[in-house]
Amino acid sequence: MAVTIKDVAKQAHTSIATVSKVLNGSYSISQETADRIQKAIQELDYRPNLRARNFSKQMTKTVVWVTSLEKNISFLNPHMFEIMCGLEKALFLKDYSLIIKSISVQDAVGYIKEAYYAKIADGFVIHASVISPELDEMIEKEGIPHLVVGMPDFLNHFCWVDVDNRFAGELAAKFLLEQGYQTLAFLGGTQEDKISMHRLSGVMSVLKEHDLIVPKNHVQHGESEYENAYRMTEQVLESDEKPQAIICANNYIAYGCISALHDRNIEVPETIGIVAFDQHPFSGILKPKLTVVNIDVFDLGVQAGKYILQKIRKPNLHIQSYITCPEIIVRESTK
Amino acid sequence: MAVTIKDVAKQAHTSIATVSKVLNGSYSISQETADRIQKAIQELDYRPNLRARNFSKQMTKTVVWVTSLEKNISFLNPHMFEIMCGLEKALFLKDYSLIIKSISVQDAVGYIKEAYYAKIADGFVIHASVISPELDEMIEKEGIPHLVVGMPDFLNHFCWVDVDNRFAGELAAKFLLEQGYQTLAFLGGTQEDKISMHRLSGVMSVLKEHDLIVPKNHVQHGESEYENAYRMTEQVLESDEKPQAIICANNYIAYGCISALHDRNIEVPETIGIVAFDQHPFSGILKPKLTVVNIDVFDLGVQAGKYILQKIRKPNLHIQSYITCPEIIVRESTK
DNA sequence: CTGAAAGCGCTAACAT
DNA sequence: ATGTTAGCGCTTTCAG
Repeated sequence: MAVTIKDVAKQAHTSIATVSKVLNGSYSISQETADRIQKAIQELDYRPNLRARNFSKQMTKTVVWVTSLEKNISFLNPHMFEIMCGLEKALFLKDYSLIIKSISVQDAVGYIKEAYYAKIADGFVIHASVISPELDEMIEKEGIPHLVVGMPDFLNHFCWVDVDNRFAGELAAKFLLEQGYQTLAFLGGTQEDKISMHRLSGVMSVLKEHDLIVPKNHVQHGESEYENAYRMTEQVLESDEKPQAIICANNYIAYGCISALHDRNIEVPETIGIVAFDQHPFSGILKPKLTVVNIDVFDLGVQAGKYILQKIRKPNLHIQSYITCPEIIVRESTK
Repeated sequence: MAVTIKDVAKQAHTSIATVSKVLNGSYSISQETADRIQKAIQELDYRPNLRARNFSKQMTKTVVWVTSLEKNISFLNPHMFEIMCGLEKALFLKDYSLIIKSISVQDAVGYIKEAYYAKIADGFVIHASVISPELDEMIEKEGIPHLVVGMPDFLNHFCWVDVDNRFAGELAAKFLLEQGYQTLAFLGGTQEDKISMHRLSGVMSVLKEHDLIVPKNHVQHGESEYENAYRMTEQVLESDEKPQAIICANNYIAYGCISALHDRNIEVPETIGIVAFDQHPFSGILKPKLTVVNIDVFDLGVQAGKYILQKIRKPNLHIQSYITCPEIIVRESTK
């Protein structure tokens, strides 16, 4: 049996209440008894049972990260884990634990309600991939402390945070113009790919500001994989006015793009500059190493952690915001 | 205030003990009262407080995944998260929660001891990146239920599981020979890279079995990045007897390798076949898509989960084993 | 300044 | 078959 507060009290010839008080710092205890108790704690190598403490205090000091973790997700979506790492860090600083829970969209509603009432956690940070109108309704109705990471794409009452991809697009365009690249092209994902579309809208707003006109085929959309990106690049190169720089909506597209340029002996960054997004493993490994607009998703997680703790403290707080700290990481694909 | 077992008892005109009994299925309860209690549970929408239950039962029903999660780790080591996902899955099946905890090697000893005595968890799954002889000693002394994922590289008492990289190497070599590739080359990481060295030893053992002699410069070692891999490939191609297939110790090396072959117009897989390891995001995206020996790290996590639960049940169980389910994923880089 | 005692929500031994 | 009661380890009110 582990040593408990009782043992300490006995050893220090005092009561458990007093021990509890010195443990929690507050209240007025004479220096003498405090010392005696500290000594006993030392001698017995006593550590308070946190579960018991939390139980007594009617709190769990844990939050759960609710998301969908199918096989290979770590490879497909490393960003999600980066967010999680940031979350863990922020929570740990406040002595909260992070439980991770994989669940499907369908089961999320039931799980969260269940977990909340079973007092598994004080709050929930939910990845946008598992939200639904039903979840929104349930959470609203039950008043469950939560925070969604990722902007919901339907009308909702959620508290959420997300990256401002539009802003990231602006950053990419501004940077290229500053570097002297005058005509820009954009290779995006499909038109359903919201991240890509937001990035594009940021790019376009900057070009508009500078009164730069974009030839029609300088903006392409399609699947984010090698062959298609290769093809999109060819399309762009066929235009009368060749672009001086290409913005690729993600690293997969960038790979096909640089490959197409390489095969045509077009020099990067001398003839054409390339900017992509994200510190994806790709970006730093591709030849040439890509200049990217990096979005600090770890920090997004940290912010999410701070927010959920606020929500737990003040449940009626409402947050809907973008969090951005995008920055350009200049590598080899731009001047 | 949430509804508790007391409320249910009152509503059903019975005692909390009886309610507890129907909740836990056991004991003999008359159908009649059982029904009455179930009805009350329904009406009140009662859910047992799991924290209270676990506290009462003197167990936590949670295990913690102890590892080091610095920024960008998700990009640098997605495998770790894949293991974690498998772990979560296995634990969830047995109604255990998974807490994740990021810690440095130095702090791991203190943290785990602390967390164990603070009853934060029943057991610990520890990533090999945070183990140390000190941790080994502490865990051995305190008898803490644990499982290390990754083979320790020092003498130890840990229970651990790992992937059998040697076996994976054998698989790669066997596969290539079967496909008719006769002479093989191996591009490895540095000689300190144990994973690479284990894979190499597997390859060599198969070649030996087949009485195949390997020219000296058909085995290369170096940093796992583009330029070096490109150079290593050149080295191999300079040999008198050009290899018919190249085994790359990882995907980064494979990238430099295929690039060097591409630049020399050497056709893959016709002239030279390539096999790499891991379902890394790279492997399926590179052109050509790589044939790889895949190691199911998700499953490694699942196994780890099963083991730690066993350890929690029977603490004196000792496990030191390889777990392997490597398989060839044939894509475009081999015949 | 200190300690007795109630309670957090549930389980489980022990009576009845 | 059901209820009483004593915990689980700690916090916190309330007397003293």
